[in-house]
Amino acid sequence: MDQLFCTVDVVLLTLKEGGLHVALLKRERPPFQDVAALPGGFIHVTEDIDARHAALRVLKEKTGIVAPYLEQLATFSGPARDPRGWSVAIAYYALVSFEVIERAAHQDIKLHAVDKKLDLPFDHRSIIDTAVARLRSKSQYSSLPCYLAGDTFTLPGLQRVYEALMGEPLNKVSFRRKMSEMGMLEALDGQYEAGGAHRPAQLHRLKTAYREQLMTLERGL
Amino acid sequence: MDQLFCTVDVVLLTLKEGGLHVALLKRERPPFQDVAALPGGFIHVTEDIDARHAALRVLKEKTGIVAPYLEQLATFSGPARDPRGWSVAIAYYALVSFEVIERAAHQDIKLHAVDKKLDLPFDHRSIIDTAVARLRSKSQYSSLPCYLAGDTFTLPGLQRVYEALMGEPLNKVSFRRKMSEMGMLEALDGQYEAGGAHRPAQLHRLKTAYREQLMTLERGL
DNA sequence: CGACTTCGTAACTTTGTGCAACTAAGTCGT
DNA sequence: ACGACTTAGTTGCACAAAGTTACGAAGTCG
Repeated sequence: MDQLFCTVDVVLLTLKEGGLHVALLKRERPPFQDVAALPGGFIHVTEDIDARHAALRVLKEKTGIVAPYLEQLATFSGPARDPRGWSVAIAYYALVSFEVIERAAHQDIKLHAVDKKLDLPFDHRSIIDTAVARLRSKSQYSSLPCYLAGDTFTLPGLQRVYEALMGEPLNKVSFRRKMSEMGMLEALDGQYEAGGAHRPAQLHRLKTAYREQLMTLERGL
Repeated sequence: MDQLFCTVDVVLLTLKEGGLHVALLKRERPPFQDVAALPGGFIHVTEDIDARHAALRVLKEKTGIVAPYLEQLATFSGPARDPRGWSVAIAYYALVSFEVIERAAHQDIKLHAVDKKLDLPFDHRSIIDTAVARLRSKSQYSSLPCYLAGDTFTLPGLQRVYEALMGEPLNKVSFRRKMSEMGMLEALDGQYEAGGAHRPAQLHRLKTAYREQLMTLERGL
């Protein structure tokens, strides 16, 4: 209608060295050419079924990654956030394990610790902060962090993922009680992760039913 | 950019006779002229600071209501949801007490029980369902329902609001423990609601600090 | 093969939730 | 006037849920 344009932006998050990182790409075109920013792009009305598909398409085109978990975050808008004019950005966030990013063909992906400050174009800093807050909040009562852990993982490893997100140590017994209560994990019988001078840990994975669907707890943690 | 337009829609919710109701307005213009639908409209780039202000403006223009609580819900998009073409609708939801709606000058507001089925234009049914799910989910661990209760209320009254949203009876003692634990209410000393042949209930209100800010509980209910 | 490390579980302690019973404070009927 | 009735608000207790401690299991390393 009026002078207004609409884009999608994707906050791709991963866990690296115990800290949350966001994937940034150098912008190929102005504005902010060659500056690191969130992967984003215009909606293609001839091609996209909806904004979600636009986000998946943009992410795949720019990083080669097909995200196992992609959720709408929020929509950011206003006359000043983009120098080109009044704009609407529908933001999504995606979670992948570090290995998925390493394997991604397009190696111009830069991982940046979300807690370190860094000047970003548009309102991307605010979008990232919103995504991180949402992830941390949902981690307290859902299986969301499993998507950061990769296909298979050990319970102690998964606990470290949760702890990294929540920013505090968790009780081992309670954590295992909760995971077992959610009933979404299955042990890979006979498969262990032998990583040191100690008893190896049982490998687990998400049951296929919960592969793309979130599990939530009534009473957090 | 491409052929695409952007609107805001508001799901205005209230509690009437113990059930959630949504405010619907007859559409003044095509498409779906004279059909009841969510209040909505285009973003005015010359006037609106962002989508949130557009939502507040639309709500005030169409209903006369200045909502005490307005939160972004989600953005709905696609080529088919609006017959005019590929569209993006940024949806918000607002909570008001029934009295606020009654007082609203524009009396062409129709309240419709959210659980009763009703054919609605566009994807408004799906937008409403999303809003109701969000409200019910947040009610389990936050002070959100207080906005449906009005300026002053009794604790038994507030409990009935929570129960209506959660769809199950709550324990009186636990409910009061939780409310007191949140510490967001203050008693109106000497003011009671005497409504029958029984002991009158103490009137309360939200402390000013929490007037526009949500309070959350660690462990739900 | 004993020392050491982390995994995994069991027994116990502490904390939180839900129920029942009680008192408080009003109205209504007789 | 006062006892019956109703809902408001509180107290104490029983049970469930979460955290703590401790210990056996299963590896590596010197």
